[in-house]
Amino acid sequence: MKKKIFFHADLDAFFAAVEQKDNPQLQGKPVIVGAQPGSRGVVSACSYEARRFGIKSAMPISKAYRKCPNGIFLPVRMKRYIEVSQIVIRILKAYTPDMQQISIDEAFLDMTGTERLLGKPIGVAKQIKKNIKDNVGLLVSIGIAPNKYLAKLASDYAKPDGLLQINEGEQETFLNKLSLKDIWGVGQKTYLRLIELNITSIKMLRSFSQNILCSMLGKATGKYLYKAVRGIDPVFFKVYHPKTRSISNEITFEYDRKDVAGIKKVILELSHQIMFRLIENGDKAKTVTLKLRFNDFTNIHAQFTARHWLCSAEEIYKIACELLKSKWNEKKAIRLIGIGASGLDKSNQPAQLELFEDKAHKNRKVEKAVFNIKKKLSGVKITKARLLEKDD
DNA sequence: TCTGGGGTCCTAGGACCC
DNA sequence: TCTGGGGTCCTAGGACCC
Repeated sequence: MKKKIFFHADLDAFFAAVEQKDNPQLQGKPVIVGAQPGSRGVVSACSYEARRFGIKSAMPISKAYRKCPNGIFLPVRMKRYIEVSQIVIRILKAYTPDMQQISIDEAFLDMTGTERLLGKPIGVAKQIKKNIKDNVGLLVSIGIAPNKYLAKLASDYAKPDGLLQINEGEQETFLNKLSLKDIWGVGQKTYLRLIELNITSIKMLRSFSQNILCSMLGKATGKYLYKAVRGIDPVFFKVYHPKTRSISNEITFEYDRKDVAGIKKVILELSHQIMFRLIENGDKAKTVTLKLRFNDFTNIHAQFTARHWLCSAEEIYKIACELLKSKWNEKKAIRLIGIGASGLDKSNQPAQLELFEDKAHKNRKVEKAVFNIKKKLSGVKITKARLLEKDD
């Protein structure tokens, strides 16, 4: 069998780097992209200059502001980042037909068997880095390894502007240099659980049998970690996500609230957003999920699966209101509300239509029409009268 | 210090059917 | 009275990732 070679390419501080590239005055300065200070949001990304102040992704924006009041706080310009990302992806694709983008700023390249054509992997990686720097103005870190999982860990380790190759036989030596927290798939909870179990290093974790790990941490996590600490690909990254399984929209209020009418208005708005997205993607759904986060940060999920495909925002709204009624006594203040749709299927597949043309189907037709108008006149607000009314 | 938004997958229990 | 096992679907909660 041919020796496998994978690259993992990961753009450094991507959102912040795009802002610095688009506005050279920001170069060398602490740039923090995310929510505005004073709001309840978090940091989406920050430049390396900002990291020196102790700022990290996902940190509450208020905390970031305290750490670096003179930082440059910018809103997320997702559209722009997607544009830039697409340019980078096109460049990467030129090096191998087998490229797998796994997020807006990272991708795997299967470079197996390209050596005769392109040369040694390390040289190709240097070329890619230069290509992206010269043509897009961004720094990328690249990890090279016999499997995707190690390649990902290698690029993380080498950041920023890094390049690291892990060869066959070097897996465990490399892994021993990492902390348990660096293992992809070990988050805060699993980390604390391991510490509780007196497991403090990757080397220690490797001394346990798969059965013991499964009994301590659950079947999936146990099997996963058993492979991960040996540098065997635990197959976290499926080749393809066969299809989208769910969509959701959620919103955190600027202040916690209990006003039923106002909350229902938000539910109606979210229901419309979900329905529009379903139509846009050509999806149908059967299950509605309501998510609530209370002021004490406890979460509740409630879901209901209809016997037929959901046909209108109105229907999603009604189900969500029923779920709200069943899960909320109007006493606890609500911080976040979300609506989701799952059990998705593509509309063009033969649908099991109800035997009668009910109101919901007509509603869906109306919504499709409104959706098309909205798409044409993006920027013009067309919305249900109820969303505009003061009281409901 | 006060914690976003959008996803995926896992666990575990219960209902129901054969 | 006691009581199988497998499969599938649904619900609720939670961990994790970017």
